[in-house]
Amino acid sequence: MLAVDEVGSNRSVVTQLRAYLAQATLPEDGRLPPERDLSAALGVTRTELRKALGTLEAEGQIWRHVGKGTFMGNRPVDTLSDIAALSKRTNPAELMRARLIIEPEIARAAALTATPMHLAELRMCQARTREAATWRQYETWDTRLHRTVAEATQNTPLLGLFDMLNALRRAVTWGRLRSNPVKPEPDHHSFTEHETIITAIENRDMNGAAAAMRTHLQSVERNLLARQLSETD
Amino acid sequence: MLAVDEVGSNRSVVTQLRAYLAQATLPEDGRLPPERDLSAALGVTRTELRKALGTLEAEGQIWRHVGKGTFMGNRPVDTLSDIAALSKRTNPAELMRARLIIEPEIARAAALTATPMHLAELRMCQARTREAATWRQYETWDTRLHRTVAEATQNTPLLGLFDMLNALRRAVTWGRLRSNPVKPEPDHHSFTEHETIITAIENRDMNGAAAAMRTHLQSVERNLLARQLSETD
DNA sequence: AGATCCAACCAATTCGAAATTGGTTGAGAG
DNA sequence: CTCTCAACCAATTTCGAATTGGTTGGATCT
Repeated sequence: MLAVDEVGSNRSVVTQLRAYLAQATLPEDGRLPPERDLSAALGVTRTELRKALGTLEAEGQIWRHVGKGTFMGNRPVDTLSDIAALSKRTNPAELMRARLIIEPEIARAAALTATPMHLAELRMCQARTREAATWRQYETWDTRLHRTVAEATQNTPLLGLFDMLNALRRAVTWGRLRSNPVKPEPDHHSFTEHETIITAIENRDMNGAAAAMRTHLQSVERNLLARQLSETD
Repeated sequence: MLAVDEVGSNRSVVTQLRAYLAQATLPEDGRLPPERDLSAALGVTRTELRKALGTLEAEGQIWRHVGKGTFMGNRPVDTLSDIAALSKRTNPAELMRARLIIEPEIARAAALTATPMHLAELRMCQARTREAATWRQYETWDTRLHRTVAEATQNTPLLGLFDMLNALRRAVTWGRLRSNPVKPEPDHHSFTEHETIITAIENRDMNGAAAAMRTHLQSVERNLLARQLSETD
């Protein structure tokens, strides 16, 4: 093999690879064939191919991962959207701040898009929370009420965000069990607050819905703080 | 078989089951033994056991799922927080609506909590987008700029939500990534819009930051609609 | 010597057949 | 008519084998 060929071969394989990538029909996820197959297809050694792939990876044209394969485009960001990992890095106070920022806006959107079906379900959830015989039942219907608000936005990504917040809430407050065996009292603050939220949504009052949700979450937050303080008994 | 025994046996199995649940040491996830084992252990028919389990399920004491098993406690909500599943149920328009609802609020929060370090990084990202030689480079720094805004909230759950939206955006717009060879023009709308956002955050102008972010996303949306090829901001 | 190739190996990941599990049906016994 | 039992169904999990990018050490060729 001549020296000219050797020196040129490096560049040549990269060029050959670029040509292949420009021409090839890749699957939806941008994955390209395994190194072993690709090296055979291009008629080059795997070592040579890997050198070329290394060049393209350094340029950011492709990214690779053991066991997964080689892909075109930017390496996907190390997403922080993993509930388990996320719950270890945060705390209830921070989570409540996030809820105070997000959920009022969800309520605002819901006021614009809620259908009669959603309104009926909201009313039903509210009735069920009032009839609840135990705190467990109350929480079940309270959770469903809040989720119905999110569903009423008729926006799938928004509903996904809400679910993520909810999952986080469960994970973060995991150790805490409601030790109170009695049922919610009839004058529990949430009843009138839920009423205000639902009424605002019914009236298509976007600002009112957002404000009511904010008020509600703030009083929930106060309650949590109070309960934590009284946990000494 | 006497009628008294029939009626009584139903209740008796439920009672027996309650006793078992109260006494048994369940694994961490609250899963109880398979019906086939449990029916043998309690010395009752699977049909009988299933009737009793049905009662407890109706009461909300347990929940069941084919292939998974039977578990104590409330049925976990069908969390929609899985990127892959979510991206199949939504579309770019819906996603943009969600971004228009969420990201301005993130910018608003960032205006309150951003540190000098965050401001410096915002400025650096902005400079890099202006210097970008290719759309790919521009996109890299644009993405980092927006993420820095989210980091500036200093709120982990909020950052997680932002990452989830971002991951969704990649998944949804995957099919139509175009390799536009030219670089962003110097008068690209995003440059001045980014400037407005950063300035508002520097000035602790919460309403201004939210409004600027909303304006920015709206013009990105217009751009997307106009040319339906580039997913860049 | 000094690259380069090659085969084997490694660890992360994916794939797939088989086992497990709650849900359902139909024949037969009481 | 009701209950039991066995078989079957479909959703899910499990676990070993195959796949894949990354690495190493000896063989091969200038």
